[in-house]
Amino acid sequence: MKGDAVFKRTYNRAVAYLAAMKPGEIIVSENNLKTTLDASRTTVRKVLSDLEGKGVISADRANRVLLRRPKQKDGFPRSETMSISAQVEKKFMEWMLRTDLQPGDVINELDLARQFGVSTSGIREFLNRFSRFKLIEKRPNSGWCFRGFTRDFALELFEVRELFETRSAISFATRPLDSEAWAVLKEIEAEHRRLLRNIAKQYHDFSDLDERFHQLINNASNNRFIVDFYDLISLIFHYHYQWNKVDERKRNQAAILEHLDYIEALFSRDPGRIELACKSHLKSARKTLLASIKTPAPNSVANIS
Amino acid sequence: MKGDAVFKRTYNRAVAYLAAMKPGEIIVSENNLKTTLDASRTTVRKVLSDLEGKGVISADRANRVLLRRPKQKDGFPRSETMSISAQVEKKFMEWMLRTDLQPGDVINELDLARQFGVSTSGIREFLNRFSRFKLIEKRPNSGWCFRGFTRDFALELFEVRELFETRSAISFATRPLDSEAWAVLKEIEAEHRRLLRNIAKQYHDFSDLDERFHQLINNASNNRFIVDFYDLISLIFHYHYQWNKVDERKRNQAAILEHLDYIEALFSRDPGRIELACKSHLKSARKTLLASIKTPAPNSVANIS
DNA sequence: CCAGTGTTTTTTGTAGATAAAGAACAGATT
DNA sequence: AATCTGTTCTTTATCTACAAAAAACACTGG
Repeated sequence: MKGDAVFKRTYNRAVAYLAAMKPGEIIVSENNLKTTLDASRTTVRKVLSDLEGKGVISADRANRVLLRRPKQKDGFPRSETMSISAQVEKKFMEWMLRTDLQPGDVINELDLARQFGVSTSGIREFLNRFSRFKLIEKRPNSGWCFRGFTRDFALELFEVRELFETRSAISFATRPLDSEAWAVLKEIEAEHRRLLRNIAKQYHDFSDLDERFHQLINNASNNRFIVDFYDLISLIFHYHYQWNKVDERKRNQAAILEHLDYIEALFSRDPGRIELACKSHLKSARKTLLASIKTPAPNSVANIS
Repeated sequence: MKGDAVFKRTYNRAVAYLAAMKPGEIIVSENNLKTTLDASRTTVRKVLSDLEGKGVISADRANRVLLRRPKQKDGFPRSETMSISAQVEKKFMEWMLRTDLQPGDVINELDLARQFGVSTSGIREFLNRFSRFKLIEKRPNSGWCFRGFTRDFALELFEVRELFETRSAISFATRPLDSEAWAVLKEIEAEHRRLLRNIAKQYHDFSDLDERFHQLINNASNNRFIVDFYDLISLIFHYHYQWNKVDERKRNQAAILEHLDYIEALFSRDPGRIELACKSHLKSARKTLLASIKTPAPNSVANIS
């Protein structure tokens, strides 16, 4: 009744770990494996005894030896290594994009539980966590209400984003020159330039780079609330990139150029310049996002049935 | 298995409602009561049939009549009208203040469930919701970790608070002169003056006024994230006022004067002046809060047992 | 057809159970 | 003493059950 995703994940890690060893080699202690496989010893032991049963490792527990390299197919499929709550999250986001949910629509726990094949508690817990993004709202003793990914939502999101990121960017620049962050920024800059050269083929890779760049800056704030807020931005962009493919290459190319400007400003360490570059980039990012939001039908057709 | 807090709450409301009527008067329809008592018709009916059983109202359902005024004692005690989740919230906050929880301490669901006399699901759901305040953090498959009400926490809190409130205050001033908010502000100003005159006796009332004042300003942002963040501030101050009574009167008096300054700045509608007054007030609020935080022992004593 | 009440169906809030994962304890080997 | 495996005890993640509350449906009299 608890799902064994942890076991399966650990098992896969163990398989990958053993595949890199030669048959006959001695396997490190359980306590050691615990750290490499990142699980409790209880789980490690279960994995080991499983592999022992399959004849991958020797039965002499005091001195375990690799008998044969585990095969790839010995691993569990990716989907089974996800905890129920992770699955619900994924399924919910997909469901939200698929069904064309309108602001004000009601979300039904029981219904989702049935659709996703999980218990209502799973859904409940997810919705509770998800509500921090302010896209849904609870009505006590009744269900959840979808507030909608509306124009207002995007505007409010960007208002805070701008406040936070300008502050973070300026604080980024005050870091000592030998701080590791500058090296990371340098590398990110190089990635931007590489991507720009191969923009025709690789423009899809931008979304990932974009996230890492902005996250680097926001982390400089050293403020848990600011860092946390970027989770929401990430989420929105992750799905935004999935649902709006129009002009993607052109948009990404423009964004790369803005980022390069922004990065240059950061290296200049001039607060005024940084603020300008940051705001100008965020302004165009907002424009892009707003453009992708369907404006609601101005008047729903009168129902004369 | 669900608790009947809604029923009891509704029952109490019904009692209060009927107590204001004269015996013999006719009672409005169920649908009508539904809105006045703010519950579903199902619950209203249950309440009515209960009152009918007690001889408070007539049995002729098509035309209900008040037979006798319900007595006060017919109501349920306040504690029973709280949903389990509300109870957990209250108990948890009290528990956190009582047990001197240290940063890094682990919070155990099962343990709390036993202490509070509720099921683990209740605790779990609460902790999940509470985690949005960043005072606790989940370790998957292990418990929750208390991050601590530390100096850093307070500093990060105030960094965001200042960003948000300056923005909100300036936006407050751009409201049209006939907006209702100005009237509310006027009234709040008057309350400040009244409180100042009776400061010796009434200084305890400041905390409530303080919350209403800042909430008014933050609501002006019309930004759900900014408004939502004020929940956290409220929570912190609510408990801060409970745990730090030192110099309360003096602190509150000083804060009132700052508020009056701040309010005057708002009425001037001069952005520069508003920003100054806002920042200066928040700065001293931060100072007060920081002063109340116990600095952790610089070095825990080496354990030579 | 509307504004009631009566009845049935659906959904939520909370408790409780249980397998999986983690943590602690205990003996063995070097 | 330190580090290992074996064992037991505790705690979490998840499902299921069920009363309370809400919502939907059905009937009735004007």
